Amino acid sequence: MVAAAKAGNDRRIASEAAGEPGTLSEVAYQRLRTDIVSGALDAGKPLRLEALKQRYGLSFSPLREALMRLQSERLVLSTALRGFSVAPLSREEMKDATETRILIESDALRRSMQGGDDDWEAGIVAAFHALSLQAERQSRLSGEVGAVDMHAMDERHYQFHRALIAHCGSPRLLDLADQLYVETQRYRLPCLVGRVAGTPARDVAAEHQQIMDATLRRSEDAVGYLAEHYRRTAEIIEASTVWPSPK
Amino acid sequence: MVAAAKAGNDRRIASEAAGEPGTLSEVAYQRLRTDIVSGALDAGKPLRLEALKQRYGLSFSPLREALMRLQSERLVLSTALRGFSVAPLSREEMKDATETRILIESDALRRSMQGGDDDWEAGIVAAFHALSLQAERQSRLSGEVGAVDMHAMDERHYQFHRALIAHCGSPRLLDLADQLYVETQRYRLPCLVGRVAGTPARDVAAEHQQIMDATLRRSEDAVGYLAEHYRRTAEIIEASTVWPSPK
DNA sequence: CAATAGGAAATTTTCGAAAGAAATTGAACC
DNA sequence: GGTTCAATTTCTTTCGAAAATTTCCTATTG
Repeated sequence: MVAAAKAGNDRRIASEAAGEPGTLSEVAYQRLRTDIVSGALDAGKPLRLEALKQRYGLSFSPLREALMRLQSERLVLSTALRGFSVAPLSREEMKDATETRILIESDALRRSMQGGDDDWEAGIVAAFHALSLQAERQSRLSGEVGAVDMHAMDERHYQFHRALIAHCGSPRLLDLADQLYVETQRYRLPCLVGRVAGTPARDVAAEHQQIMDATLRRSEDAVGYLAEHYRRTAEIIEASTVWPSPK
Repeated sequence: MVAAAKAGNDRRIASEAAGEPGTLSEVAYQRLRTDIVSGALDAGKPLRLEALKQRYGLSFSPLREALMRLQSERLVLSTALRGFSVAPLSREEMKDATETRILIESDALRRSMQGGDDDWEAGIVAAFHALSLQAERQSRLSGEVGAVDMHAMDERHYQFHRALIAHCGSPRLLDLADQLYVETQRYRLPCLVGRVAGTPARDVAAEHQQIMDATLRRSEDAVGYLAEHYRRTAEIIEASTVWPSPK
């Protein structure tokens, strides 16, 4: 409905201005991913090429390439000759994503703790601090709910959890963790927005602290705390989400 | 060099003849994947669009879509405006793939053993039997080395390992296992071809038997045997492969 | 001789239109 | 009333050419 087409022909800039994009295919990928994760594109709904073309001011090729990639990442579904659709949300998928994430990150955390050096530790402490500052600022301004703050908060949260496993030494594990982070974000974000009011007393900061402390002292407990942390989040989401009908 | 272009315009069949393809993008994906895994396309080498167009008789769009997908699966690399290349092979990547595979499949196997029903068990026994028959046939005809036999063997092998984890209940875990299977196949295949002569006495059949037995009696040992099985393969590959120079 | 600018060639990327399938509509028929 | 079939419409998929960018080569300069 709110199709804010950006006219079409502003493509020759891209090159050196921004830090990265480089290619329209990449732009399409980023924007689609953002819109799917944020819920701007409704889960389950078909993605009509013509509509996307309007919405993003791009043509078929880059859009299709982006969709193909998103399909590999489980954010988009596609059927042979009847196009793409936003991957639906469901309890089962969320649980699967959560448990898989725990599997991956537990191993990555263990490995990080084994070989972790000073820089790794410093990275964790720094990320934790940044997260704390943001959380504090957040709670101070809890009156006005800005999507901007939400995004900043989530970014710090991501950075903290990534710092924990950063030293695992496996590119694959890190990639998988990233992917699962994005997938689960689809479930987290809408929930966070709605829960500003009826917060069921959870001290997330304390949980982070606990994970960090155990990690720094190289205790296997860290893995357990991390898993708990994710499972708790999953439970809250499951409870406070209005799930689509059983189908 | 050996570019066997299939002329160009035979696209209207696809529809109902074969069991699946449906779309040229899918065809491109399948063929490219096969050629990368089999080594028909050399690791590390750039993939020139024009050349691929010739080779497969397809045009840019489906090829690029396929490459995008293969990039997500770590079989292809791509840089902003300078195209694609076959992902290189290296000891580190192989080890990472192997260990990640062990992590994923260990968990999947545990879960399968927990909930596994009769059909699951039957599937394992059946796959094992089929694998044994093929292996026997293989060893009988060990004089003539046919790529066809190789492929059949690998297929049965895949089916057996998949049967073990089939009941894990996690679509994600199964997908990841499939992906890692393909990735590691890049390292296995060339090695298998070359090793027909100097076989260092390894009873793979016995290893499979051991894994299956432990699995059916729901013993945690199964997980250990499976990991050993993969690690042993990795070691043999590491030893008998001529690795690309350190760069 | 090294370094650099300029320009030609090669290559990737994007577009818009054409071709191909599926969904939809509606009319004719049981 | 409900079904089937064909025409129409909608949508996806593919192509080939145009645009943008990198790479390679060469001549010029310090």
